[in-house]
Amino acid sequence: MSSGQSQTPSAEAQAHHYDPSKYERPSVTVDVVMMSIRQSDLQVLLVKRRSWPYEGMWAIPGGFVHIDESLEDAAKRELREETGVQDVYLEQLYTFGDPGRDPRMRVITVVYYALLDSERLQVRAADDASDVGWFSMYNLPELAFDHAEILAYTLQRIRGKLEYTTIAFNLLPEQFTLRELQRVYEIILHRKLDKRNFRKKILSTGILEDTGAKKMEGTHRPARLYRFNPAAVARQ
Amino acid sequence: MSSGQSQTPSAEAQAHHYDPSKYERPSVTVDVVMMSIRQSDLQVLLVKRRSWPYEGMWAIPGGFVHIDESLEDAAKRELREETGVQDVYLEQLYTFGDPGRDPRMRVITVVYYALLDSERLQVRAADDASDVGWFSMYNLPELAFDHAEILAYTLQRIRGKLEYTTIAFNLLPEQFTLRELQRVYEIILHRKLDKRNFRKKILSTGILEDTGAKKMEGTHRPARLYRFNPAAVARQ
DNA sequence: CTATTTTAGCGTCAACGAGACACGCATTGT
DNA sequence: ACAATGCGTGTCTCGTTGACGCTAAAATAG
Repeated sequence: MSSGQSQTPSAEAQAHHYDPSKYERPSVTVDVVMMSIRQSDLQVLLVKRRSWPYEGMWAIPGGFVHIDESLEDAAKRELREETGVQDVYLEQLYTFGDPGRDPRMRVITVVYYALLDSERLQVRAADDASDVGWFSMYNLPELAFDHAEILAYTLQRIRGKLEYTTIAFNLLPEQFTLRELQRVYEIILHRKLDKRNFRKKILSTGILEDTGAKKMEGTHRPARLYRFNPAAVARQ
Repeated sequence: MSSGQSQTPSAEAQAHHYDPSKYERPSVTVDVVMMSIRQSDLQVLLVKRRSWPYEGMWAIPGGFVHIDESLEDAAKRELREETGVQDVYLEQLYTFGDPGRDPRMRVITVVYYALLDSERLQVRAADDASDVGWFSMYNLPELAFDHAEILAYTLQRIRGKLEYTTIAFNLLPEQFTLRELQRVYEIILHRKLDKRNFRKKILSTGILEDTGAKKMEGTHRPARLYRFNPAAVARQ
């Protein structure tokens, strides 16, 4: 760690009192934990590293923050580059910056997570490169850097938010059945929920709107299709 | 999006074999929102700016992250420099990094907040400089940069955490009465609480330990002194 | 066309937690 | 002793949560 960096005393000569060019600057990246429900599982998109360090291991996709780009824009850019999708739920998770977390240099990474509607994702599902893949959050490969810690924290966070926000809807297409919604909850919380209590609770909040349509699938009674009604203002 | 940047050949290559020395790097600071209960009020420590930009306005104390220092260590250092206290509750709040939030240059700031025991604080209460001061979170002066936004977010966050964590104890000395604890809750939530319900709720959790001692103050019946019992493992 | 299979959809009861609410108790000062 | 002050306590109601089993509607197989 703390290798001798080539410092750029570049653009900002205008700094008045404190002069930041005196300081050796860390690099700043954004990493984006992109998750989706796939194969009845909570999965995350990872990329395989091609070079040192951690060559051959899997990592959370990320990259440098451009100098004129907001952190969120950088995260959106990563998201677009990896999945092609836009307008997804994206939220800042935490910033990891221990010296030594990257053996090459000091890197501070601002981590975002994204929840992807599995349906819209199909479009680009066939990613060309074999060095990009979806993995179960419950059965991860060996991960580069401190990425295992980051994913553990991500899971903890979305579990917490599941209960008092509407983030679950971001993992479903516009229309969905109550059972599908329940499955999202079950997969993230990693435990079975009672069907009747779940329906009662969700419906009582009024955040669902009956579309009138039904979804027929398999050899059984068809299910009503609902849609999320954002008019209900749960706390963020 | 359109980043008209000079740098970056293929924004993607960086993810794998990145050569950071090619990129213009943002500066990284930590800001620390130090809060304490003073004069029956939730107050925050601010410093007055002496120079451009926002000269004369108040700001959250902060500074550059040293190249070999973790973010949390940097926050602790700030805390120590401003208040002289150590071993306080410190938690990362959020990272703010919009380009343009600092007119001098691109600054990404990782914000921490600290909750200070008002008693231990007395020690250094008489801060020499008149350009450091405590302000009510409910009656803030005009603030530099995006610091008003940061404080608003801080308040929102500690209110949320108050309900399912034990952060309130960090604002009190080791021993305290139930009434004092209730006042901390009332001040942060900014509303009156029912005394009996509050006592019932807190005591039922078992996180308080009766010290046996009593606190006599004023012309009335003395109050029992309690101490926080960390053996109760509420979720973080 | 009948039977079987499969999931959708629904109601009750018990336990618990949250919130509203009023008065005697222990101390100090006069 | 008595006035003033804040400490300390219990009950009831109401809404929420969780446990629990049966009928309904469709498809398929025979």
